[in-house]
Amino acid sequence: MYIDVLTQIGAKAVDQTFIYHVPSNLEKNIKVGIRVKIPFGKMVIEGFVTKINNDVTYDKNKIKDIIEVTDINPVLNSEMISLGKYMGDHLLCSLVSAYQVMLPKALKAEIKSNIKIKYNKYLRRTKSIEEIDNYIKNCKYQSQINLLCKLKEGDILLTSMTSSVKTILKYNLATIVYEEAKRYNYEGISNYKKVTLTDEQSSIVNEVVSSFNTSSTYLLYGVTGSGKTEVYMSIIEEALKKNMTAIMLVPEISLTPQIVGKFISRFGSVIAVLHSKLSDTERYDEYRKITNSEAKIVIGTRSAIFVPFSNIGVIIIDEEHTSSYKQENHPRYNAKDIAEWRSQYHKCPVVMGSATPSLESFARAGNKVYKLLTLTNRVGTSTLPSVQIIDMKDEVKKGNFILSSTLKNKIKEKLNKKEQIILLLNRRGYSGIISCKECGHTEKCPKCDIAYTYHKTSNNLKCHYCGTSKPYISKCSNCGSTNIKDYGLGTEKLEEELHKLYDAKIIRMDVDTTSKKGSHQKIIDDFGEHKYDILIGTQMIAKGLDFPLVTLVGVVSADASLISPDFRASENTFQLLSQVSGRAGRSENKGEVIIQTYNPDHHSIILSAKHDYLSFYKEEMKMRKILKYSPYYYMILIGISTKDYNLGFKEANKISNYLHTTLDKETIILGPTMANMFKINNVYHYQIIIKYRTDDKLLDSLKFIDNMYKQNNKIEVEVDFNPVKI
DNA sequence: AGCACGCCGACT
DNA sequence: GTCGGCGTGCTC
Repeated sequence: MYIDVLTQIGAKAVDQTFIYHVPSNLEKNIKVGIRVKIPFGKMVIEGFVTKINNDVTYDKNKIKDIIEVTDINPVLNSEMISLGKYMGDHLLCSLVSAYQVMLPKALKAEIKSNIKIKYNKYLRRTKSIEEIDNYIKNCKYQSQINLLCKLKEGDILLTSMTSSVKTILKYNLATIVYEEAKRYNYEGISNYKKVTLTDEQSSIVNEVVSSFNTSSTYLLYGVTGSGKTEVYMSIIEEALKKNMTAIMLVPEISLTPQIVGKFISRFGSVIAVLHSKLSDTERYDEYRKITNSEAKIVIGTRSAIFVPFSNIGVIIIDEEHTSSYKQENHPRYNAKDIAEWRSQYHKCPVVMGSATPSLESFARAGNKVYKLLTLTNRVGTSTLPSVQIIDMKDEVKKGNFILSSTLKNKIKEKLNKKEQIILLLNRRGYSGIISCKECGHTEKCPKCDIAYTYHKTSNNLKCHYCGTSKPYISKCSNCGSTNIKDYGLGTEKLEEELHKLYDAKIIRMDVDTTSKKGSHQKIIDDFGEHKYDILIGTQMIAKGLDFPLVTLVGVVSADASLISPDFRASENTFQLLSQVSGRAGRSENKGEVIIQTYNPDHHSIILSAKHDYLSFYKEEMKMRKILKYSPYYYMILIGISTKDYNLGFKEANKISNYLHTTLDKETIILGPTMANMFKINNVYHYQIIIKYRTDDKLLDSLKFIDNMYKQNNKIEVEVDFNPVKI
C-alpha cells in the first residue's frame, strides 16, 4: 500500500504531497485524513494522509516507509479535505497551511510531545459515613470538621494542602484521587428566563427556520438593542430541535462574555466555546466535545468556522462588519467566505447580523444576493441615546486640550448621581509622540522607523508595531536637550487627567492592562459590580458590553480612526461611534453620548450621532463609486516584503509590469508603492493594489506570480484577496 | 523547514 | 594550503 502525504512543513517550496510506502502491519490503520510520522530528508516529521494508492509510477527504490500512525480517527474529514483544496486554489495559500489552520494545536501535524491532559486533585472519602461521624465527635478543630462534613457529600477539589487535609489523610479517612479536569462545565440551564419574542423577531426566526436545508445568506440588519441575540438563540434552538448543529461566530469572544453567558445559561452543556485566550489543552478539550458529538453548538472566533460538525443547521455571524473575520496572516481567509462555502456543502443558511452592516453586505442585500432581514424596534423601554458633537477647535482656544467643558460637567453630573461612565480613546499608552523642543528630533524605533509611544506606568518607550521597548530617557538623543515635550493623548494620560479632576474610581482597559488571562473578564465584572465609576478604554470596550448603570459615553477623540490612511476609515469610524454609543442607556435610564472631534462636519460623525445608517450608507457609497473602491470594485493586494530595499523595489516593479501586460485594460493596477508601515522589524514592505470588476485572467496571472516567487527565499510575495486593512 | 553540496575569502 | 561563509537545491 502506498499513500500520498502532505508534509507539515509550511514552506511554499514543499507544498506538494510525497509518496510513502505503508508496511503491511500498519495497512489496517491507514485512513485518509489521519496523521503519519514519516522520514523526510534527514528529518522525522508528521504529515496528513491525503490519498491511498495500491500502486505508484514513482521510482520505488526512492520511496521510504512511514514510521508510525499518529491517529486512530482522521483529524481531517472529507469536507475539510475538499475545503482545504478550495482554499489553496482561491487564496493561493499552501495546502498544509489551510489544513493546519482548521485544527487545534493538539491535532496539527507536527512533532510534539503529546498534549498534556490536565488532572485535578480530589479528596475522596475512604471510610463509611458512620466512621467519619465518630471522628467528628472527637475532633476539636473546626476546619477539619467543616472539611469532613463536605467530604460526606462527595469529593472535594483540592487546591492546597492545608494541615487539616494532612491530618485527615494521616488518619486514613480520605485519599487523594486524580481525575481529568473538566475545565468547562456549562451546567445551570436553570437561571435562564424565557423571553417572549416580538412579532418582528419571531417572523425573522420563522423565515430563517423555513430555509433550513437550503443554502442561502441572510443579512440581519438590526439597530442596537433590537434583540439580535434572542433571534440567534431561537434560530439555534430550532436547529437543535431538528437534531442539527449550529456555529455562531463572534468577533472576539473575550469581548462579549455577556453573550456567551446568555448562551450558556440557555443551552448548557451542549456548547463548546473556542476563543483566543484558551490554552492549547483547553482548546483541545472544547474541540473534542465537537468531535465526540457532545457539543451541538459552537460559539467562537474566526477559526471556529472550521469545526467538523456533520449536520450543520445554521451558521450565524454576529457583528458581521468587523474586520476580525479576516485572518491577517498566512492563509488569509475570510470566515464569511468559508461560511458560504460550508453553507453550500451542508445546504444550510448563513445569518450575518449587524447594527451597522459593512457596505459590501448591505450592497449585496440591495442586489438580492443576500436576503435582508430588518429589526427596526428596540426591545423594552430603552431608547437610543442622545448624541452631542463637540468641536474641539473651539475648546482648545479655551485651554481644554483633553476634555471639553461639556464633557467635564457631564462626568461630574453623572458621578454625583452615582451613575457610570465609559470613555473611549483609541490610543493606548501615555502620549502620542515624544519630541524634542530644541531640535525637533523624535525618538523612533530603529527596526520599524515609527515613533515610539511613551508609557508612563512602565516608564518606557514602546513600539506599537514590533512590541519592543526601551527605557525612557529625559534627554534628547540627538542634541542632548532636556526640553522634551510629549504630544498627543493616550489612555494612560487620560486616566491621570481624570484623577486630577475627580475623586472617582477609574479603571483602564487596553492591551496593556488585559494581557494576563482573565484580567479582561475581571475588569468587566468589577465594572459591572460598580467597583469603578469610570471605564477608560480603547476600541475593545466598544463591543457587546451591557452595563445598565452606564448613562454617559464619551468619545475623547473621534479623529484617530477618521484620519487613518485606509479607504474604510469613514466606515470604521461610523461603526465605532455607533457601537460605543450603544453602550449608553441600556436600561430605563436615558443614555447620553458626547463625541469630541476636530472634524465636526464629517458625515460619519454627524450621521452616527443621528443613528442614521441608511444615509451614511448612501453617502459613503457615492464616495466608493467615484473612487472605485469596494463594493463597486473588488480589490487585491500584493504584498512584497524583503530585507533588501533595492531588490524589493526592483521585483515590485517587475510584478507590476507583468500585470500590466497580462490583465484586462479595465483592471486598475496601482503601484508599486511603499506600504503604510514601510519598514517593520527591518523588513521593507512594498505593495501593489489591483482593482477590478471582472477579469478572467486574474487568478491565473496571480498564480503565475505566486509560483515565480515560491522558491525565492530573499523575497516574499503574498496575495491578499479583499484585504480589510490597507 | 532543515540539511548537504559547493564555490570563494581570511586564517592556524 | 585549510576552515567556514552562506547561496542553492532537494526532500517521496
